[in-house]
Amino acid sequence: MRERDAGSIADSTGSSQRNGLSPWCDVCPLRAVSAFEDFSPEELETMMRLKVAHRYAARGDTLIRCGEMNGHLYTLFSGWALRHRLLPDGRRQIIQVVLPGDTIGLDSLFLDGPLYSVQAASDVTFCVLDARLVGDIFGRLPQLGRRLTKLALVEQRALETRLIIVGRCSAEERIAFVFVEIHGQLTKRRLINGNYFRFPITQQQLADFVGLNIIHTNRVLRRLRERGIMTIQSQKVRIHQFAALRQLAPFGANEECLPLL
Amino acid sequence: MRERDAGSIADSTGSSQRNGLSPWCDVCPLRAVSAFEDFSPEELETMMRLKVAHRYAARGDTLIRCGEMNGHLYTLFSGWALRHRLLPDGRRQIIQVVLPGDTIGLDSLFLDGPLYSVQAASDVTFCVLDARLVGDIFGRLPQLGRRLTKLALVEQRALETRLIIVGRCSAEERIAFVFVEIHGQLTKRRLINGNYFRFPITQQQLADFVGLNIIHTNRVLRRLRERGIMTIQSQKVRIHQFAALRQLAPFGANEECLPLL
DNA sequence: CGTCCCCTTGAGCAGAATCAAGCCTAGTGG
DNA sequence: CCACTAGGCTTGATTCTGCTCAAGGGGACG
Repeated sequence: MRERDAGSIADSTGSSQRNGLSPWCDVCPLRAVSAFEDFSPEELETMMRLKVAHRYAARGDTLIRCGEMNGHLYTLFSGWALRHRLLPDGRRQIIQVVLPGDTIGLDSLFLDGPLYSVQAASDVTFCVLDARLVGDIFGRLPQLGRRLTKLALVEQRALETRLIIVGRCSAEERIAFVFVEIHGQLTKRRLINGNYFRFPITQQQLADFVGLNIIHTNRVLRRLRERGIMTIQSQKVRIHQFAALRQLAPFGANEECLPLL
Repeated sequence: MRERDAGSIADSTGSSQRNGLSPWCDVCPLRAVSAFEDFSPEELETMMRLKVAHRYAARGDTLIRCGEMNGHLYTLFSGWALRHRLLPDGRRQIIQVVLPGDTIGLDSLFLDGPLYSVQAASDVTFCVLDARLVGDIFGRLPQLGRRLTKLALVEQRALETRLIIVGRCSAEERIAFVFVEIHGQLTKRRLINGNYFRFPITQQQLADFVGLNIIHTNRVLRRLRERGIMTIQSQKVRIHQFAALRQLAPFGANEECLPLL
């Protein structure tokens, strides 16, 4: 359980040159973001035209508030955010951990005010697109419309995965899955490279994500630490034994569970 | 807790004239189904052209098998189906209870083989559309493409609701919610009218839907029965005190939980 | 009549929640 | 420079919701 706090850490928040109040001016580096990487020039240009602003928000700020129709579409550029829903009595379920490159608010294109809120888990920067204009896309650039739909379907599939995790897995399995999955996502997006990365999520938030309470979450993390599998320290995760962690998770990132029957 | 087994029961399976092997021949009564009710003639005609078949399946049959790409889109016409995912060790989570009018397999339009299977919970009839042809829709009939996307987003929202229910609610709240929600859906689709309807779901399936085990599910149902709130008997549900049931559920159908911060 | 499937119930256990403190660290202000 | 505070982490003790194991009942169907 030795800790090296030195050494370079991959900044999983997505901006390697984030120094101060953001150098973003008028050009949003959309193309650096996974969702847009294989866009045709025409598509990219269209998206650019829909862009309203590139904004900054501090940790804790609310980007989207439940019930408030704002007609915007967001693409997270750097930092992490949390999409969550509340019960009338205050219980909270985090629906999605939003990573750089994720698009949120697609539903505001077609549905009325969202049932969720989105909150910055760390300082974030993000693009704002005008949802009303996005609506035209379906008529003018069908290929782009297809992309948006696909985006929704991919997110839906991930949501279903979270549902089976929460509905059918033990506390340890849930926690293990989260780290395998997030590690997989960050790696796929080239935001990290290795088993050490920034993780700006509190234990309370982690608990609200996997449907446990914070104390039990803490104990599970302790057990993982004691077994030398992974460690969290001051918002940084180090996975010491990736194989073991993957073993604990009911299934690995992206492979999902296929055949069987 | 008095039971009247007599009296007419709304057949929530969706076909009031289902007598034997189906009178469906070449015309699929799509327009009778909620998802299609406000289609323009042009849209409806386009959908009709995509139709491959109108099929029948018996209770227990598998309509879609996990991992098998079949290139079809289904709209359930009568009966209920269950969309579920399995863990490698056999644990099951039912993702969606598919009711008449629901469309499934949208993801096969854009993604590779599904991660879920779909199984008939009762005898069912359904339409089969050719997914490959549906792809063209985005180019040729943008309005229809938008509809499909909206369909996906509505389902995603419902999925998020199930996630918070499973992740944050007690056994009783989960069960109560399911019946309030299904009652709401059936009513909205004009499949029932009142508090008595067919419910072709076993307790094991109900358990797999709400993330409980069957024994505990049974006990919760018993308690609801003992309190005179609702009764299940030979696949028929009677809600004796709708208000009380709604009270138990963390939120009612369709109203969801809005404000609160 | 036997079998299969589903429902029901009891007893005992355990995983996770709750209650109640204490600790550590970063940030603030005197 | 240090006291104070707030937010987040950690731990122990205790409770309880929900799970497991075990068994029996009842209806439909061949």
